Amino acid sequence: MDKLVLIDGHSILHRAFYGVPDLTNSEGLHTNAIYGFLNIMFHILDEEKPDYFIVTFDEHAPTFRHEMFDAYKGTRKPMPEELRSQVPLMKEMLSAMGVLVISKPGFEADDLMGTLAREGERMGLEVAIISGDRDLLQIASEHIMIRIPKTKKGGTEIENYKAADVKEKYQLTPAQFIELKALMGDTADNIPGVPKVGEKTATELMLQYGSIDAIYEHIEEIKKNSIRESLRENRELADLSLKLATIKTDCELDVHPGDAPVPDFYTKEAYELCRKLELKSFYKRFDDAVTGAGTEGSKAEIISLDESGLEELLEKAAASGTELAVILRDLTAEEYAVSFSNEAGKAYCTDNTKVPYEKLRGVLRKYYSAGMKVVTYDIKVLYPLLCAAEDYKGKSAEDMSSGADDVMLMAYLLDPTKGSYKTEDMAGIYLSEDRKSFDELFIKKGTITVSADDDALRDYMGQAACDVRALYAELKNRLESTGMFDLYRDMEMPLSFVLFRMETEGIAASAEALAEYSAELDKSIKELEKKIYDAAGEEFNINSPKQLGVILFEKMGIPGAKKTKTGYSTAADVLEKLAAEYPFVNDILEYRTYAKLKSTYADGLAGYIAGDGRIHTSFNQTVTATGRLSSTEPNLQNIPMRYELGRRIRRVFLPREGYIFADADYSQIELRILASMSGDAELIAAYRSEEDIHRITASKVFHVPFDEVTDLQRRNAKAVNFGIVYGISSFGLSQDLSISREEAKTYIEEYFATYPGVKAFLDSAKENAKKDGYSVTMYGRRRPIPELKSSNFMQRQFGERVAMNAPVQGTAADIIKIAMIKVYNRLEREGLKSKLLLQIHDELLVETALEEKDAVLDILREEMQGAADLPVMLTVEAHTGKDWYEAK
DNA sequence: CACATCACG
DNA sequence: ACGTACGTGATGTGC
Repeated sequence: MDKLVLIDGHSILHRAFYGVPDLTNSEGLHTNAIYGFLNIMFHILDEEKPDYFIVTFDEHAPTFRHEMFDAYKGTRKPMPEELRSQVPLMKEMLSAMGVLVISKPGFEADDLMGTLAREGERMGLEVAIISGDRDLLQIASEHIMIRIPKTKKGGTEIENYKAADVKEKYQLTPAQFIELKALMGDTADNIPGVPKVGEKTATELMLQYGSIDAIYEHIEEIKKNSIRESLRENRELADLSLKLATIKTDCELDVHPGDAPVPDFYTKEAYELCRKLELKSFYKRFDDAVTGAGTEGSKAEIISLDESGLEELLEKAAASGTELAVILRDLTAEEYAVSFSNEAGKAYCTDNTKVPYEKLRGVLRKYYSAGMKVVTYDIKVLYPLLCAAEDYKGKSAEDMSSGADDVMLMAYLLDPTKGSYKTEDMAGIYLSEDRKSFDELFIKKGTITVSADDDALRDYMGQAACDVRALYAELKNRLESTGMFDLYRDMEMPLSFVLFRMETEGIAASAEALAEYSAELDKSIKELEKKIYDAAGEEFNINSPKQLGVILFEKMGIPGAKKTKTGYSTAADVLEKLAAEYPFVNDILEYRTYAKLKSTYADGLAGYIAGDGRIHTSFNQTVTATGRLSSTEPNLQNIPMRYELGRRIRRVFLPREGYIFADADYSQIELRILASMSGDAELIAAYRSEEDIHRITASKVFHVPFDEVTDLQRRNAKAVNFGIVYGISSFGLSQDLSISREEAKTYIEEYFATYPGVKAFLDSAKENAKKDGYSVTMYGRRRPIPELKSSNFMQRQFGERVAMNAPVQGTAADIIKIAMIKVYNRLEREGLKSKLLLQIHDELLVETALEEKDAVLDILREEMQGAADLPVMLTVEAHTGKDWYEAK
């Protein structure tokens, strides 16, 4: 039997808007509702495989018809601007896809769908109506199914209702559904209903009597006086409401289901709109013929080079003194491709089939050393080609990086919240050029489908080199006009070289010690496992929060089953409250600790030990929104520290023979920065007194003499100090301290009364960020905070906390970056053998030659402390040890 | 592939 | 009525 699918456009768009997190393209257009709509639509189409397909919209839709159980019911909120702007784009997209979109002035989408559905039914079609609106259930019949998508975690579940399903779920027929709504009314739809009769009463009455007429026939039986009288007095209103609540099925329409065969969807126009909106996940649905893949070719002229051609090109570039764009791409361990561009629209390519890696390295290094200027994307991967150990011995990071530029680092500074800085994305944003991504072109099902000497790859690489060259000019302008060029040139570029050296150096870890630690943990895990199974009376997967939740809160009936989203929460803070009373829960917590240490650290780290016995992490310079570094594969910035058991893992990190570790960290750098940036006289004075800062704060906030501050008071003051840096909220503080919100609020008020300058600083941080759209560090690093302008309260609140935190966290990140460069330069220039290995946000670890111990400690203290000159002095604690555990 | 959890600053 | 501390990354589970 042929099938017709009708989609309630506004309703599904509305659902999608609230179900999908905010998405914007690089121009700032909101796209989340469109994205969600298309996902739901294609999901339905795949499932239904209809023959006819129509989407309806209300012509004027200042509000939505709110479904019965909708949280927004009756509020008649205006449509948020973020959604409103997506309505015309959604219609445009559907039209571009060839979908019949119906909206008729004066008709509601419900009436249009009702009419089309009935007409389809008469034609002998199976009809499916997709809507978030339960009002449509009144249309359900044997051949008309109402499908209501629910945005459940992860995917969308769809509730399906034919007439029988409506009856089963609500004990009402579709027709009775209308009467129910008529009785209770609906302010959002301007249906008055009968006064005093709400959802509950209406349902009761309908279940008992079955219709409005029957209710009035038995009106004497109604016990509650007020209800009975209201019904008596409002018979006319009930009839009017019935009329209003009834979806029309006889609209005069000039379109019919037969006019809307399912279109092709994947047209050129639709593709172009997807590109404009940057709905990347849909790109792959379009055929090459539509997207122009392989046919259009790239705009740049691409010239293939052999070894002598390469040498000639570089010689010319070095002599000209202008920037040569160089892009390197590794395809496999053996295969690479590289491209160059030194003039617009022209690029040169070579690959491992024409120039072996060592040759390429030799040539590039020769000219880079001779002063050739290079601009690239992701400089860290290029350094091994630009220089060797002999070149950087005794040289500063600036010496080594000053001949190069990196558009990835430039773009990161311009907007550190991006998440990815692919050249093709940047070309779209900064050059308004549409480029196909490497992944789109050459990655199918996660594997690279192109070889190094492929023309298509050369086209891509060449285009990327041309784009990088053009991007450099554009981004440089933007950095200058935003005052961030110095930050780029003097901080991020030299730092990139320091990071390259740290990564290359790596840190030694003992595989044997890790295996030993792992075996020890395994023993404890096995014991705890047995204990837990015994107590639970069955075996289950303790690592599964789902299974654990059932065991704890259902089987064992432990009270205090808190928090849900997907089930019971079994997070540590919940379990810790139960641990005192139920030793079993304590075993779970202990098990978790051991399991984490084993999987992530003992076993996890072992897998990263390279052939040289060392772990080479990646320090990512373009990841965090605040300017911090991040560390991956493995993350060496979250090695356990707080508790002894985990802390022991630090014993496996060892210096090489004849060396020790020197470890130095800033004490309370963020709070000192807060004091400095705010200029708060009290807080600055507190720091200058060199007494325990948390104790001073406790003394002032709780109005007790310094010497009488209790441990609890100190602990609380410390939490407030931390909270302030995070962008304080009474809720957050109350959670952290397990106190009431009122109490937390009092603490915060007292804190602000004590340090009024801090309050003023945080207020102005928020205000300025709101005005400018970004927050800024002492060194001019910006972080955009679009959330401050959101219509969503939660989002805005989040934006405010970010506006308070980002300047402080970001300034701390700036300062340690400066310190890293200074420490690196001192070590190199003084010809020391000791090497900077790790940065852990406020801490540096140096592998230190025994005979250089004192020199290194001095360098660490001096350079870290001297990295910034602030009203509050930065203090550094430095230690040495024969492993990381001892040095810290 | 998203979520929950937990390791760090 | 909502549901929150800031910034990260790795692991295991389960759809």
